[in-house]
Amino acid sequence: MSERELIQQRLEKIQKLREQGVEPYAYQYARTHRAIQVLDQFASLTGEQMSGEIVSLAGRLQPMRAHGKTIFSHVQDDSGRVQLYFRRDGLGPERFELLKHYIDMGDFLGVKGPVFRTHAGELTVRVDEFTLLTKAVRPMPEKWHGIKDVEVRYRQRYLDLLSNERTRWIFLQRSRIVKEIRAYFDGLGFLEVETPMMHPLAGGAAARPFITHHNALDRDLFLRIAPELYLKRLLVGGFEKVYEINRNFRNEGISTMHNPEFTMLEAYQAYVDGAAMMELTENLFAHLAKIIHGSTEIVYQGQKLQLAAPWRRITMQGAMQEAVGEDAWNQTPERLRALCREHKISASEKMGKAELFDLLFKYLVEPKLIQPTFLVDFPIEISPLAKCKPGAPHLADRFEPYIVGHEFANGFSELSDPVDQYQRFEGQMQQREAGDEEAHVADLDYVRALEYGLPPAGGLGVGIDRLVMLLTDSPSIREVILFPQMRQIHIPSDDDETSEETPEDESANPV
RNA sequence: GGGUGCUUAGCUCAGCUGGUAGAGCAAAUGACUCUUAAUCAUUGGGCCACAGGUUCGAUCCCUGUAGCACCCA
Repeated sequence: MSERELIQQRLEKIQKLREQGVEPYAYQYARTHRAIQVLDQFASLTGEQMSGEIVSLAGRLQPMRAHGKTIFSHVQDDSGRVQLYFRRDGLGPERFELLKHYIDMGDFLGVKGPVFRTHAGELTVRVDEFTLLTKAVRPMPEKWHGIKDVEVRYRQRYLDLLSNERTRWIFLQRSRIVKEIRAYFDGLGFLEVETPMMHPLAGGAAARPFITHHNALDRDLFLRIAPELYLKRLLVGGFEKVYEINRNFRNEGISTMHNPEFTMLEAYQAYVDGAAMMELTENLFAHLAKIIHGSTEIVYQGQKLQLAAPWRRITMQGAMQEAVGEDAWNQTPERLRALCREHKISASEKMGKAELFDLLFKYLVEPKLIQPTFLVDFPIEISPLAKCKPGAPHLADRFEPYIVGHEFANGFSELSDPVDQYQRFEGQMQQREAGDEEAHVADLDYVRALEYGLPPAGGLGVGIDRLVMLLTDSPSIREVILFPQMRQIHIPSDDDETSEETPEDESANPV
């Protein structure tokens, strides 16, 4: 039977239900238990007992196993599922026939009855009364395999959630992780704040922004690429420990590690340096691993990882030395180009020394950083908001932890010298004019804030999506974002003007 | 941006060298009062992603388009 006919069939069921005085879209249902509460409360019930207590619960009806005058099924709510046992004798022939012919897997049902344990040992509600709460008109995904097609899983996440246990688990963990991060920072005396998502200047990171427009002000605004400059203004204002968990938007490609909007934790603390933030980072990750997995040892895509602090620290220069066996840091561009050829990395002729080093680093060092490792001592040129290392003006007092070959965070001692900051911004603007669209924008209002005095401070940014990937063993960022960005499906039609906005395929049209 | 692959029933998937399509689940009907991927019988369900081309004939071969996935930049 085609989808159209399946839907038609269920619409006819709705009509017949209404003719019998049954409203298929209820307003509420009073329940006494959630699924997990039934399973907990009656766990000690033995084979021959029937609970005296009558429970009521509600949820989506699972596939039905009918045997003549009895039917077994399960009802699923957001805590889990409980088996249901319907008997013709208990319900009466009329209700039983209604159940058999007008209720389908996927419908929302409220049920009421005592709890018992079946011969097979499963806790079960013997349904004496049931109420249709919502009739589903589209057929549910296959009961055993669920929805496998990744495209459908992302575009219609609700189907993924209702049919795949693991998906539900991932997003429960995501919620726990974010909650636990908040608790962690709150416990350290940090203040949670919210700063603008719409910026007059997109600063705080090297990335291309999304542009939007404010009609009343008649000006363009940028969706933020980082909250950094606003959070540090708050330290100027006298708050000493602040953090924000919110979305950043970067107008870049989409990959298994990148979504155009992603969730970022940023934290700033006065009177400490980058090293203190490094310790905070490793402690936070270890703590979260313990909360989610009960251990600091976790497995990601088959690799055992030990997240317990302290993590290894290595300078960029040292890491490169390890990888290529020579001090690439102090080599000429010609030598770096030769190294690229040796390792079969294609480098363009236009690349300068810094870019070549970066390229070699990306291919030879990053993939080897499996166990948690802090890379430290970054070139100052690519760190325009960081203090330099004491006594080393060409190195930033900055760190990035790498795990399984990927960057998970970024932090440094915050640059507080307004004159230095102004000059760094000027350098970035020159790069921008030279064609680097990702160079930082000069934010003179931020420099002005620094002129009033930013206390010494350490800052930290953590990509929450990647962290959730790590802790849920997910290979793609799309597995941990409820509604990841997808391309629009465009179906040409007679009226092409409106088709951009209309639902994605013929079968998605309202019935 | 480049390369490779995938797209078949509502869902999960088969489909030989080119001869107009198959299973399981879901659905309908019937049997069955402790099943749990229930079982058994019967029935219906398809623009083989889309648009062209080659061919007597295309789900299959070729070209293009779209979406998705993976790899590379």
